[in-house]
Amino acid sequence: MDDIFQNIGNKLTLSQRIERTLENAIREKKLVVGSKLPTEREMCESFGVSRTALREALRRLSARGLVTIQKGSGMYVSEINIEDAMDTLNLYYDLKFDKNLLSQIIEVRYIFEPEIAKLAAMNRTKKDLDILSRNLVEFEKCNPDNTQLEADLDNKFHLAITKATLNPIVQITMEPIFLLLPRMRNYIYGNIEGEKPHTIKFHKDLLEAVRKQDGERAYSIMKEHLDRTREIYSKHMKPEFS
Amino acid sequence: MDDIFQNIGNKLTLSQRIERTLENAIREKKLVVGSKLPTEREMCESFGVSRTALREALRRLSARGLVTIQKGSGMYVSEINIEDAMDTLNLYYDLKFDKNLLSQIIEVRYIFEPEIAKLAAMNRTKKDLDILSRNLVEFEKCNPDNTQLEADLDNKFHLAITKATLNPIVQITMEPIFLLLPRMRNYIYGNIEGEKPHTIKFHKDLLEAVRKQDGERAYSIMKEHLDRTREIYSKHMKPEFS
DNA sequence: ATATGAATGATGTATGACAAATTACTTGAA
DNA sequence: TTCAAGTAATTTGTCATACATCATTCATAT
Repeated sequence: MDDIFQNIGNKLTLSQRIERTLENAIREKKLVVGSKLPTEREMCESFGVSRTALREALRRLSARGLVTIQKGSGMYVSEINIEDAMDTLNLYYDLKFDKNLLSQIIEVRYIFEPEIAKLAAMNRTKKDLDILSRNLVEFEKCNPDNTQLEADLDNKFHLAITKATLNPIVQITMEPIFLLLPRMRNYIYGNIEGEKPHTIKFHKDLLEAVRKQDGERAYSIMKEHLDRTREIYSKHMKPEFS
Repeated sequence: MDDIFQNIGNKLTLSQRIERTLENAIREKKLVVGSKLPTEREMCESFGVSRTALREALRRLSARGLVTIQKGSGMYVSEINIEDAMDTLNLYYDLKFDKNLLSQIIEVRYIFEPEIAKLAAMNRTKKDLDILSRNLVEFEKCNPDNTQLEADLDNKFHLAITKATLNPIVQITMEPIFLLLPRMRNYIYGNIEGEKPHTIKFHKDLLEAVRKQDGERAYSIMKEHLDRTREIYSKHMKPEFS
């Protein structure tokens, strides 16, 4: 060990120490979700710190979704929800978006989504079938010139399949990716002709397999579809991104 | 739309508006990553706000990983990294941990990890092979009584496979899950006897398939292994969690 | 030329005051 | 008594000022 002179300068600020203390209390369930925190003044006194330091700690905690602050009312320990978790991923992917991430997304979809379709077929509820059916109807009657809406409905179909797995981890993984798909379309040349009939057929077949809870069939349909999608992307990618 | 009377009370505080303004500037690359922000005094003046409001906005941004603040030096636009993205997921899973999440984790591993093994076999570098080999050696010579270390090495093997895909999305998805595996072991009765030889054989076979870049074989080996894992969990789960 | 230390400028914390929103209470009328 | 409107008290949001603490810059002495 010749790093005797290290580890000096990394001392936390006061507000960061307060943040950690409160975070640990929440993690250890000493502070119950939904419960009201003491008022600022009370916490200042018990921690022995100024309002400034305490408030800055609580601002950070609220930014991370651990506490909710209501002006005039008080501060509450909040249930960190799935949206908070996905928000961070959205931000990350948003800032990281480039041709690498693009190909990584295509790759991930290709290896995950068939399995997801299979799982969705097994776990889906009646409500999921309704959502998928309605989406299909809308897609069929949607004006072919409205490529924006068409793409949006396509994405929502895949999102609905993901949700039909009833597994939130799957949802957290895929939803931020589907959010990027509209942006990905800007990276391919113009419009792909003759795709709509194929997409409709694919959606119909997949929905049928999901309805019948035929996991294997849902798997192979999705795999085939993504194979095609992957080819389209590699063929139509703009030069500066290929 | 019969939610006419909503959306009234959600007026943002001043510091939240400042936060959004800066966040958008970063998202739109108007503020370049790595660049130094103006000083507090300067920003207060240009925004026309007090130091308090500005600082609380920046505390939130730093909590989310968008800016880094260095006392005495200044504030910088920071590259949001993969650790930031995973931190939030870790927090989410940590707080959500219960028997539902537990079965969801098992499910996700079962459907994702075989595909991950296949992808890893195709994309792995020499460095990945080194890491996996070293892990295997350590695992073999590790004292069987040290179940803690044994479990840790097992997890690290799976983590290394995940990283060998060279796909950060895969890593973001799986790493927070592997972090929970030690905790999951507390939910099964005592120790599972006779598992180590099986695990060693599995790791050896998988490494061999990855080395030969035999994706299909890696897939089936992993699938088989997780099938076994899944059975063990369902058999040995403590009553209060079954 | 190098190293020490002072000066400067940046963020961190403390304090006091007031604004704005919510909650609790009081009071008055039916 | 009951209910409602208005008022008071409580709580968070913002501002202003002062000083502490850390980092950088610059001058100076060796």
